[in-house]
Amino acid sequence: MAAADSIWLRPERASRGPAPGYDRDALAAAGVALADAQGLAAVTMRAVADALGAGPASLYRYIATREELVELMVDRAHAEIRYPELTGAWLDDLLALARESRRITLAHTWLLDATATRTPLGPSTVAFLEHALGAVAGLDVPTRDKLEAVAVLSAVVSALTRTEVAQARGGRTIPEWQRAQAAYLTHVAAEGRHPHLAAAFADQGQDSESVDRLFARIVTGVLRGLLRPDGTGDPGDGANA
Amino acid sequence: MAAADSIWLRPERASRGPAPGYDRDALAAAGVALADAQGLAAVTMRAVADALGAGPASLYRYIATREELVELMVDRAHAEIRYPELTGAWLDDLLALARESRRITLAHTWLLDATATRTPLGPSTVAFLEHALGAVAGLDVPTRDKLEAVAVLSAVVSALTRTEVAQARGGRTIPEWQRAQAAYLTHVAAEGRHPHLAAAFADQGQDSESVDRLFARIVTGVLRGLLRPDGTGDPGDGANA
DNA sequence: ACAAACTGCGATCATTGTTCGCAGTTTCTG
DNA sequence: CAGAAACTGCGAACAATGATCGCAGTTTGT
Repeated sequence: MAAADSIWLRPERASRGPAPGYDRDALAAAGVALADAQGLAAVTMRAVADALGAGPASLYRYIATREELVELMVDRAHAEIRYPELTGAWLDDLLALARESRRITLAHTWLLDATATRTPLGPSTVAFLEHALGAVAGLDVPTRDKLEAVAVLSAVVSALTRTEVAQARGGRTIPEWQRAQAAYLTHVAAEGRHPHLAAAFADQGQDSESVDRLFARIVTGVLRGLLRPDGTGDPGDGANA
Repeated sequence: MAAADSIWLRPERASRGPAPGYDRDALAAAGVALADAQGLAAVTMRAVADALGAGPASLYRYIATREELVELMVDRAHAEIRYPELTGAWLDDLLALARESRRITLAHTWLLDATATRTPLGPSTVAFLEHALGAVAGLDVPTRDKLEAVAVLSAVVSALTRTEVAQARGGRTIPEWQRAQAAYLTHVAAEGRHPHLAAAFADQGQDSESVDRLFARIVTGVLRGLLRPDGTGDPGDGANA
């Protein structure tokens, strides 16, 4: 009944009644196991219930909706993040945090689906935010800029990791849409009406830059562009719609 | 039957048989209208069929799956992008493109859902890519860097616009999860265990920077960080897992 | 002791994307 | 021009899914 509040503000169990046979963390663990093995779509209420040896309806004693289950899963995954000590160099510290984020995302690729539209706020995700803000605490920029930088950082890490996962899957289980997209792109490039695209297409030399370095290079570039106080802050033209 | 290929490589109709009563664009238009009014979730096969005055099963004469319908919708929305002439200043040109992207996303907020996990490749989205590459054609950086920059740009625009949409909805129809998240965040900030978060929370002065300027500032910063050839390219420490 | 408040859960519901097969229509082929 | 081939719209139905309801049993608080 009490579903209006965040699940993190709802007591895990009440005082009356028999002891529950499971708990939120058990559901989350079962969900994570399923998602790790077969993707987020495999996390159905029935599948989770089966994994626990429970009936499907029983899950609703612990969560109000499937979305909440995913919230628990996302937070559980973020609990795997290890926070290194801050070095004081904000750029290095943020990069380290980004690397951890990438690491758990590669370990649980369904995170890309679960956090695609929004990232649920739970203890672990909040802890991540706290650490990120701590890394830039010493910087002499407005708080707002820091929040923006952290938000953009998350978006960039997701985007990069998404690409990485898509390519890594090349080994097996190439999703059908990926084949179809590649075919269409080849078609368009060969058609002649998109010169820049065709040029980029032809220019696909194997750069042999390690993914780690690529990741670091882009994240570093983005963060420098956002937080280094050398920009004028003036976007160039003042007019806009 | 021919569902393996991209829909853009499949002929719209064959030569035999009676003339179709509808076409792909009609489906896309109906879908867009529904999504504009009630969100992407309202775009069910039945709803689209009803809007067209057709039976649900008829839609499958034009598309292979609902996902393809969304692809058509996304491409149709991107067709609304107006491409200004290139000024030659790559940063200004990319910013203009980003603004157009933001504009259509605010006009069709469901795009944030439809492109959350991947952006489908169609004529209009490819045209966007072509123009973006054209804007940086004169830049003396590796092709790879340009592709990365465009990809990151898209991700950042999406993230910023998503935030914007979430806040703009404050007027009415505040999603339930947003209230719940805010409540939890307040709780955490008041708890005392997250000083940096609490500080940021308390520091929510009304900056009164226009959203347009904020958007321009961030996009500019990110692009400068990625494409301006002043970075060393060396991320600082060479070691990583 | 007794009620309140819980627990697990079988049964069931509404919604959804999708498939099948049929009857009718148009086009190609010889 | 006949007949086959390939389409069209679509009613009916299916499988899967998230979620609800109510019941029987259990524990807690007073």
